Amino acid sequence: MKQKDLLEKNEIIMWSEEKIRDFRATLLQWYDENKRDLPWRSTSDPYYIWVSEIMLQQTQVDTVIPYYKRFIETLPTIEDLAKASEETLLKLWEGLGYYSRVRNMNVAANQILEKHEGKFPTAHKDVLNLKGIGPYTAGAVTSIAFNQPQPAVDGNVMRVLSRLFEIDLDISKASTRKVFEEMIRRLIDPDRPGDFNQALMDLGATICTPKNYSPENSPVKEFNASYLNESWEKYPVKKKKNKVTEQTYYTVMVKNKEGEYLYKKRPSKGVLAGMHTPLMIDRKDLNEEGWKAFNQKELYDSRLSQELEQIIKETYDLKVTVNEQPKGVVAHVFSHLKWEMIVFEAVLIEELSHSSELKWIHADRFDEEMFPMPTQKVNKLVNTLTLF
DNA sequence: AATTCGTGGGC
DNA sequence: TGCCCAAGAAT
Repeated sequence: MKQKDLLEKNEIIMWSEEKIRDFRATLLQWYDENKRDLPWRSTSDPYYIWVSEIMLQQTQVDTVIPYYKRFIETLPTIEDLAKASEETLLKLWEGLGYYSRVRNMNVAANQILEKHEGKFPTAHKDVLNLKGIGPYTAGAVTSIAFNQPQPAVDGNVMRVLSRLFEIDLDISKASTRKVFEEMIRRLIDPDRPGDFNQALMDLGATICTPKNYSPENSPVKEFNASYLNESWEKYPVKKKKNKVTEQTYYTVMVKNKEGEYLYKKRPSKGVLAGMHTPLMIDRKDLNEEGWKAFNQKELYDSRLSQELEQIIKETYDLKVTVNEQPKGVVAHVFSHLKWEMIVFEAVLIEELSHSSELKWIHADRFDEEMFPMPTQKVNKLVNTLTLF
């Protein structure tokens, strides 16, 4: 009753039962003949399906494949995942981004050990209660691994359905997903729910794409209202994103007599939580007269390096000498912000006290350590140029 | 409900 | 280059 209203309220007319059956058959036949051969499609183990679905969140298939293979080889069971150290997990995830995903998986693995005797739960509500598993992933795992008729609505599915039904709802709004879920509950093939969900996603990824979309190539074009009505360029409706905010950091790579570089562990919340970056001083925290006077002309002099030295001494209890001229500039764009890192090299004079937040790492060990991409870029800047 | 979480690819 | 996008979830 309540969910029936959800479609009516949004003026969505569901197809007849006959048309729905026809659609299922057409879509699944196309899927059987054209589905992509992906590593996680050769298993029905919910653990492996789970790993793949977490990696695939906001991440393209081609990027995920090598990470997926390495991950399940290193941690072949849920118990292995539960017992793994954070360093191991982060190293396996290095470069994938959204690092809370792997931390949450570790938490969820322990939830499974404690609440489900180490066996991946089959009940949808239990799956949804696992850390890091939301509506999409719960539906994906239960439908694919356990053949349950649960919707798995991701960006592909919303785009496909928007075009099939000429849906005018904004797919960037959180409330919209529930409408698509209700549509999928009507449409999903009760005999092959996992394949049905994956077929919609494959269709979205390979034919019903965001760009370069040609609806006449779609195996379900006869069901596509926006194609038949020539309105397909309007869909999906999606609000444009806000511009990213830019932040400029004076980034100081301090080197000690042993040739090690200094990194700071970031706070446990926020951007790159718990990860290591060089010392970063927000330009806004500097004496405004100072940086404005010479930085705008890309000119640097000892006033800046001396101010950086003073801030580093006050903040970290380190006596350092900062080079007058920067080594270079590193830019890194996140989803919602952009870092400009003006990189200075420095040498350690004296460590007045020791902090557990600070870590010295030699360049020879860079491969063994986990660094987020901005740090890797700075490492490369400082190192490659030093080689010559 | 709107923000905040990375990174790489495509055009 | 700058912007969009990618098998989303937590807060």
